[in-house]
Amino acid sequence: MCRTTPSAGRKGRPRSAEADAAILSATRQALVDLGWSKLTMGDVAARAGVAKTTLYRRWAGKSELVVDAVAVLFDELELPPDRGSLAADAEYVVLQFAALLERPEARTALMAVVAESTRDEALRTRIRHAIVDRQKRLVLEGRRRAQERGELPYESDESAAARTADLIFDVVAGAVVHRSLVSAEPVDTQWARAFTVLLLGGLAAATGFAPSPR
Amino acid sequence: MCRTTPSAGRKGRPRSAEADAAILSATRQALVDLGWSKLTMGDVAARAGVAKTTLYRRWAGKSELVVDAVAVLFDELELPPDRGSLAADAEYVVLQFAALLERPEARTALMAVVAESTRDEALRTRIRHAIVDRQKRLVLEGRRRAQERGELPYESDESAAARTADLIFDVVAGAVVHRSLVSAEPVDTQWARAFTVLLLGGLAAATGFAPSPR
Amino acid sequence: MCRTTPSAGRKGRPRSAEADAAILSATRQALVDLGWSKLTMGDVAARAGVAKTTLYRRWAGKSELVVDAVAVLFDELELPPDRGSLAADAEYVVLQFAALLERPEARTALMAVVAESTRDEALRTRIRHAIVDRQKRLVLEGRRRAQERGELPYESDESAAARTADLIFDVVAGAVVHRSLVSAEPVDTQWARAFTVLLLGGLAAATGFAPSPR
Amino acid sequence: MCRTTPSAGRKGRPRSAEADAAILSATRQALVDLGWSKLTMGDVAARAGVAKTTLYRRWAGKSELVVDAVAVLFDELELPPDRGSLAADAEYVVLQFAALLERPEARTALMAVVAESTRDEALRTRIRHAIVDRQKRLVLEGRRRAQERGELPYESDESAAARTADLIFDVVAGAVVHRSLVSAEPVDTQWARAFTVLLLGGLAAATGFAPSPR
DNA sequence: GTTTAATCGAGACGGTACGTCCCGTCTTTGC
DNA sequence: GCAAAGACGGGACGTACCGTCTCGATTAAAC
Repeated sequence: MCRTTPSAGRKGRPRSAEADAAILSATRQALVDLGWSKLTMGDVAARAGVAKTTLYRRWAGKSELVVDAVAVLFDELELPPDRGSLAADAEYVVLQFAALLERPEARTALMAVVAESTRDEALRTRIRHAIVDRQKRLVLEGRRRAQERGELPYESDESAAARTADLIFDVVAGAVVHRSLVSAEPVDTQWARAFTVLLLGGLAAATGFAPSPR
Repeated sequence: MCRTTPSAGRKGRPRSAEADAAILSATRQALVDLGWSKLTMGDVAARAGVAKTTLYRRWAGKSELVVDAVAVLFDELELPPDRGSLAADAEYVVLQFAALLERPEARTALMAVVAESTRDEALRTRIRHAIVDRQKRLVLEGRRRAQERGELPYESDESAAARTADLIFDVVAGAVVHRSLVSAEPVDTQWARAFTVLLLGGLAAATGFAPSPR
Repeated sequence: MCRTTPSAGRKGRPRSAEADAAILSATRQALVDLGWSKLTMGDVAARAGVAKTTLYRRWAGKSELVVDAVAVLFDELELPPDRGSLAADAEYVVLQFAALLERPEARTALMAVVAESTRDEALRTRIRHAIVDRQKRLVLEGRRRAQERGELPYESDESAAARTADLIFDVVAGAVVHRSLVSAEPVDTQWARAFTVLLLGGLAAATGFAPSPR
Repeated sequence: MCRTTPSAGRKGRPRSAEADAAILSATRQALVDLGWSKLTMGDVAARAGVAKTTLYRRWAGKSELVVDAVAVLFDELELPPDRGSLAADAEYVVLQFAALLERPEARTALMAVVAESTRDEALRTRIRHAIVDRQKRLVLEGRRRAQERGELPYESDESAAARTADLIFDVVAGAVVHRSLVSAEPVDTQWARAFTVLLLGGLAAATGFAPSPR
């Protein structure tokens, strides 16, 4: 999480663990109060009751700090014990993800760090490890359940299966993010249901027609 | 486009149309060279050979300026004369949109202004009018063609049809943006084809299985 | 008064004489309201109901404009019909001059244009002609009256007489200005009387002692 | 000298004393090169090799900075060991003061800050403490010497003596400043002698006549 | 129980960009 | 051809943060 591992050097005063927690918490609160672009390192330090140097000793800059601060929010996403069908699981995940994107700290931070990462390879990697990759478990777990239920086949080609999982992930996450942040329309139950129908059944199902797919 | 309409009052020296064009062009070039976060109003003014006050007379800030500067890029997206099938049209649009997102000025600007807009209602409206809404024509035109070909039904419920179009738009745009910018993976022909199959046929088609949708 | 003589060119619309008066009046009011350093050309133009170009067509800049605007104030200084003695005349002039320096427009403008003139030969000349030289008449007239009364001798050496008049002028004006603006102490009747005693009788009179001047 | 006393709180990095000296020196040089009205805070900072914020941390603005920068020049004024008579002492001080006013940094700064102070009580106080009051010692010391020599009486009324000293100060300083800056004529030995004669002996001595002061 | 060294807070430092104000000029339309 | 209006290129303003650098004062492991 931190810039340099404090356990590397063994002598001297160890870094305060409380400070870390206070900083990340202060960062989230500052995101709520100010939004990404008005958030400043100095303000976070003041909120956390910490000197600016203490921040910079742990994080290289605002982007890295914010990625770590919001990453834990995404870890709260979970599949519920059992919803009975792939459609129900998908709908549940969509609504849960949408609820997360309603939180102002996630809302303002997510797009901002992604934008920042378009010109910063290290940041891109950090986002991927801290946020993106960890949510793919939802797709994998959903597929596993659907396969157990017999809703989806067990695929023999593992790399093809991985590609499909990535595709599903981009479609689901992308659609929800786009609806919520770009189109700025609510992701409510009605939309989630329509999206799930489209996802599972394609345009055929979404329009009540039987096209002849290629 | 501008902060205040100069045509409102007809007295005094009129605003320079050349300056407008120079500023927008300079903004795009600065986005390529510096990226969103390093782009400054002063730098854009200098590149455009224009005083900072001339910028601020027209745009309230960096976000508004950048939205207008990149909006024209999105207007270049077009459906080709004829591709024969809905699948082919969709694939074409996906690849064309992906190509746009490969352009550094669009790549760095799009997410940044969306992030900014999460706390700025006026900016949200501006983005919607200048960028988002204008691309929905691709979905509508694609549907019209598919309907003419008999691939999609003519829907009687207009509001339902509009909702479906919005859904398709969010899914397509969201998936491509997420793949390209968040997952940071290439949107190549292979991916575009897989996505199109999923979009038209649903998970059933994507996994080669026949699920029983709800 | 003006930058270029408007009578030089005979064709086209003649310059408005009302504008001149309005501008000078607006300048004085702006000096009262804002002081020298906050006074701007644009503000004066707006107060006068005149375009900025109209100002610049007549005056080269703020300094020149202000010199002309305050010059008329100094022309109001006059010796009264008769006060009976040189001492009384001197005291009267001192108090009258002090009253002028109490007016905020004169107070803030006088030192400012003098300061500006230290690096501007043309402005120095303008100040001398418009303000300084014209007040020397008070010294000359005072001397003439004193000579008629027999209080002062008729000097035969005219250049020496002129030098003495200049000296008196610098001493009187300088003392009052310094007391009022630099020391920032009031020039009241008591001070004016003490100053007059010193001026006429020297330190001997001022301290009630008989020194032995060189 | 500074805006806030850094010695108040003893925590944090102390202010650089070198920066203070560099800034004041740079200010004097900028006054010589540019004059008061063209001197800018940014230019002074650049000359001093210092950030603009470092200036503003110490001085509220240009006026305060310049007062401190030129104050030291006035401290160089001194009475010489012994000149034998009050007249000689006075003449010496007049010439020394005139020499100071020949220095372009003093010339351009003095009137400017006085002009500024007409609408700024705090600045007026600052000028009085940093410049004006400290030069009154010359008058007091000159009187003390003259009293020792028997040229002037020891006055019993202390407040009257103080008033007289203030009067002398305003007359001497005012006359020299007015001659040098307003009349823009040289303060040479001849003028200094004529002024001293007037000061010590009054108009009687200056015109070679015996008036009958009131 | 000292050393010893990395930590902590505070805040000054050299910088960069901000968005505003004013400068003095130029380019319109209208009298 | 002058006037009002207002846009123009330009420069300085004073502020806000940046990320770094001293400071003196802890603080805990190593000796």
